[in-house]
Amino acid sequence: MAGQRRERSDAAANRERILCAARRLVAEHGPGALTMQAVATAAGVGKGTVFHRFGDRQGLTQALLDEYMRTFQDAFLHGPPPLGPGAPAAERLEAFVVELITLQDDHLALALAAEVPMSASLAPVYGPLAIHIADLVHEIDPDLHETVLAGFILSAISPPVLHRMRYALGVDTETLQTGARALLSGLTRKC
Amino acid sequence: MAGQRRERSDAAANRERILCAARRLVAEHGPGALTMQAVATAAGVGKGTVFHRFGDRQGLTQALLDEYMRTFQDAFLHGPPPLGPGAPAAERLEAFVVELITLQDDHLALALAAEVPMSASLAPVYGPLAIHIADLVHEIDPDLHETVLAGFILSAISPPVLHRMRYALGVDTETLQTGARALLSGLTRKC
DNA sequence: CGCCTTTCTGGACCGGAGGTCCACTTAGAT
DNA sequence: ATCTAAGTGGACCTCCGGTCCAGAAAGGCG
Repeated sequence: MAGQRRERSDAAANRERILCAARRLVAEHGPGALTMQAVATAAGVGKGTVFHRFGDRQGLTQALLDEYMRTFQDAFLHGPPPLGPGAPAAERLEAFVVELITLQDDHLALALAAEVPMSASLAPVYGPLAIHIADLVHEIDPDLHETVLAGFILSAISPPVLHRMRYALGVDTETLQTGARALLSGLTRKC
Repeated sequence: MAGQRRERSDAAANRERILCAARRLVAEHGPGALTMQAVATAAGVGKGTVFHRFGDRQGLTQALLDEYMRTFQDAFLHGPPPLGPGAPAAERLEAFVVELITLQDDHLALALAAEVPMSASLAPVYGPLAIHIADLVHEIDPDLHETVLAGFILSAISPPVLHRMRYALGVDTETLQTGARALLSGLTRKC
């Protein structure tokens, strides 16, 4: 057995149908509609299949977020400045936050559906983001507790917050980005 | 009927027993143990009574938070500076955030139990805090979108974040306060 | 081509959550 | 003492995440 046995082709097809159905569900009926049973039904498979593919609810939602997060990770790790390496850390941090707001705004319903109640720990997809922020913060000022700052920043622009701003308060994306820039100005502007 | 009829004395007693039992439950078995049934049993009353007193789960948790939030509200609205009126807005904001971190840290389990999943809107108890932050931000710089900034700041130091830092990362309270100060430095220090 | 192992599939089933309902009880004003 | 509005308890409902396992089928191999 070289490596591990490949996923059977029908299984792979079902994985795709499930992800697709989940996306459709959220888009059409909101984050609250993303129940495992609903996804199964919408995908035309049994509930057991969904669990078999994704383990649990979080596994499914993480897979959903992964799809668009992966390209973002590439962008800030290997892409062109100011998001990618090459620019000063302060500029990269600002670009990162602004870009993340845009990204989450584009996938708000999905990101909201992936939010896990009373999370004792950060959802896996957000781990790399936190690490990246921490690295930048450390580069900006090594005296800061970079992990704490990263946690604060990531939470400040978390999906529920963005959603509240956008829809309960009617704020547009640019205003959110301006606000975020103002919040970070203490880190990004050296005095 | 002057005003509205007073709450019957046995009902008031039960309200107290329920709140007390809830606090005990959370303290002893963690935020996850706060189920309506468990509270009812621990208080020695029926489930219906708990719902009758508090409406729903959120009503109960909000009442729990209210107990310690009320004194905090007094402190930043009418108390002595730098938390209360009298000090410059920048100082008041910093004092507010530092103090709120202390407060939440002292009641983390409770605050965590009160966290509502996928919150479309801010939990009622946090409303006044958000307004206060917004006022201060506006006083610091009228050009900022104060409501957005308030939302960001409040979310940055939300109970789940504080909990993660304290227990998953082993950070102490002072470090959190220092971090928060650093995050706000762009607002609090004029350049 | 047919076999056999391994994986996959579907949906019945379970436990536990929040919330409703309503017949019964009881405080407390008159 | 009576009466009524408020309060009470717990059976009951719905919905959800998650488990389980008997049956189906993929696909490597002779």
